[in-house]
Amino acid sequence: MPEGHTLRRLADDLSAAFAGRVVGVSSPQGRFAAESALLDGTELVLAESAGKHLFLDFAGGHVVHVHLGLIGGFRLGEGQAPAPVGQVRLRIEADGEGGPAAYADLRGATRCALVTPEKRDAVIAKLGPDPLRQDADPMRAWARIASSKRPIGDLLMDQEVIAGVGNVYRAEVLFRHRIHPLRPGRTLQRKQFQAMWDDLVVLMGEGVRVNRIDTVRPEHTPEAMGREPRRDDHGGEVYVYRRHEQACHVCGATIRTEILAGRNLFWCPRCQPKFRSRART
DNA sequence: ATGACATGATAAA
DNA sequence: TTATCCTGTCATA
Repeated sequence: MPEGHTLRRLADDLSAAFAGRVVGVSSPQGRFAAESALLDGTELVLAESAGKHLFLDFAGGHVVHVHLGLIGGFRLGEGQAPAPVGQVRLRIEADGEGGPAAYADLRGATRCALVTPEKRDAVIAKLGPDPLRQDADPMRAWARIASSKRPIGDLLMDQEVIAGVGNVYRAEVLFRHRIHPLRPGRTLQRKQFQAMWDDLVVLMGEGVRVNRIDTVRPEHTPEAMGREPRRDDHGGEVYVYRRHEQACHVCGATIRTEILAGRNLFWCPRCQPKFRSRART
């Protein structure tokens, strides 16, 4: 379930639960056992995120670098940790001292590794600007996009161009700005990019707040339109993501899908014309 | 029981 | 481009 907002929320929640506390660290599954033993009983200083990366800073200069990949999850629970269920790569737990008892279980991560602070900085340095960061410089992303022939739907997924955007935000932000995903980056106007960036800042910020991806404007919510709310594991209301073969909430055209760079891409052929159909008056 | 699929990324071909 | 890794869930048999 991980786009940038998930990782930021996770970092915030993990910090709230464990920062400044001595924690128990273990690897019930065993694949992070040696590293866990080294960290067990030390202080978790801070959890932070950058794009889709999560870093856990432990006292003593140890950093755990986590990337959830497509299927990973990091679940927090209150109280005493129960017997681990499934493949728990990493478990962090705090007893009732210095704060409420809590635990967190990591499963299915692509990466869970002990790294140095320098390595963490190197990972962050490779990322493009992150809409969730106050100090992000969107012009770094614009420079890449404005000079690229690659489709904007491809560029938006490139973490070196913009960090934290994934398959849902890409589809949804392009829809909201009526931009066809296959348009070459260099055909976009700077104003269009700026508007998308500003929108991502708001959308992803909202994503952190509510812990899910919601992208429909007030006039297109289920309540406003009198339709059934989306009922699936994502929960959030969206315009096009995984809505292929269904009717566009705005114009009624059939949402299309196609694979781009190995991922399912979704768009509305009428709301997102490949070329500008007519000038505004 | 088996298979397809998933908000991701990388290495190999 | 395809294969591969990580795990859980859902549909189909």
